[in-house]
Amino acid sequence: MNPAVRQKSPPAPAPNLRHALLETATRLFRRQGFIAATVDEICAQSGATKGAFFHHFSSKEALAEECLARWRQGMAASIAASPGVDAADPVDRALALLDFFVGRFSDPKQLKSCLAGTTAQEVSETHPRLRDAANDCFVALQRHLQTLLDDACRSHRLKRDTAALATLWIATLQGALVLSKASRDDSVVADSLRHVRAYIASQLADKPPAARRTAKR
Amino acid sequence: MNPAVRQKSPPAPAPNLRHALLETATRLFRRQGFIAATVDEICAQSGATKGAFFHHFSSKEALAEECLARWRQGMAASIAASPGVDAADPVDRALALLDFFVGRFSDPKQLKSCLAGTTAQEVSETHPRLRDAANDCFVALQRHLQTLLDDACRSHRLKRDTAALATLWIATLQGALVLSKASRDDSVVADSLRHVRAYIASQLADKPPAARRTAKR
DNA sequence: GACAACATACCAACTAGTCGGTATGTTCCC
DNA sequence: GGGAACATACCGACTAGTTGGTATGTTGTC
Repeated sequence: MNPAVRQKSPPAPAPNLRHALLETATRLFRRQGFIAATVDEICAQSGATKGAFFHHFSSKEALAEECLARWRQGMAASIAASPGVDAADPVDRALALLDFFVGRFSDPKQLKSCLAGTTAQEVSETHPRLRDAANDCFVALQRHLQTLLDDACRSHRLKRDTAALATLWIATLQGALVLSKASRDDSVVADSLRHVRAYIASQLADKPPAARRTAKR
Repeated sequence: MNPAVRQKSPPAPAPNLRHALLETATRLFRRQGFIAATVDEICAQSGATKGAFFHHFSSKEALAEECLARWRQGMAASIAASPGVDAADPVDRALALLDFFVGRFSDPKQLKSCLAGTTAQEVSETHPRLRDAANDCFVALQRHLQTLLDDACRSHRLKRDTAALATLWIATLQGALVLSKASRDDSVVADSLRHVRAYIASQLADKPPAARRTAKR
């Protein structure tokens, strides 16, 4: 979750106040949402003043936008560094990523919350730019997942709706996060993800699963 | 306020302003969230004044609490009236409910949003009462679903983690709603639900699905 | 001295909630 | 049936507090 991606380190290794604001804001947005986390609170917890805040960010919305961009990059980075990315079998590669997620959300220390999910639902009608920035996070993950699933299907000569499966994964994750917030029970997330992992694994198995009763459309 | 004295209270056939406030608030809360939907806006769209609002509800939070209670009851009612509730086979009864959901979210006219989900994520840290009221919605649905799945398992002498399967269903629904808000693409919801329906159907099939690769814990 | 990086003081807009007041019943005793 | 006592439903100007944002001053560094 924490992207240690420094853009330009040479000139100033200063104790970046701007960086602190981004970190604090991300934490508060995740916990309380975009609206409830006030600029004053973000400043206070960052050791910054109002003047410093608006020196670095033109508005609260601009700050959130940058938080979301960093969130997306951090996600991509941690996925790129996850175990199993270099597995020989494409199916293993795909399932390894799912297991990486399951593992991450099994960790009790991990905050069960997604900046993109929280923001998307809250401001989808009122702040289009934030909604789009949040959506970018989902799309990036969706594409990556779909690529992995496509590779897996190709290697086993399978035809599956990989786009829908990738979306399903993200949907279940986001929804489980909502449920865990409501129930204050962290275990929902990993439990739900494990089931979807099993479903996707069954879809990647050579024999298509027999649907005993077809859904009415 | 004195219950003993009042024999028969007026039947109150009034053009219920209170009811209008609840309906409007539910709609606005679903679209914009609890915080962004202001009391003034709720009043304006209900044709009510500030005075009328606080005559009927002690606070904005109290209004939301009642909205959530009604949301839970409405959900229970529509489920009780859904097709297939009286199917002979317990497996059919369970799958019929899942299909009922899929159908509802396939309807383009249906607003893709859940009051409980929206509220839970937004105010889980700031308004415990609302968080609990939202959680009650989830728990009610979860219990109902689990009962149906338990019946289905019993009839086929299966052992499944029905609690987790019921939770999985709700999680996927909630997450898909988040994604649909972010992407402004309604089709995500029904598509994701259909996959989970297939997964649950496979779990209710007599033969347990063969897990080709076990998830690493 | 020019510029970035802040600090301080302040403001206009907005928000939930209040409060005195009105209009229209309803109840009950005589 | 008439009238005091009370209850319900509502009005809308007002307030106290909060919010994101601004205007202006200071400081350290090249």
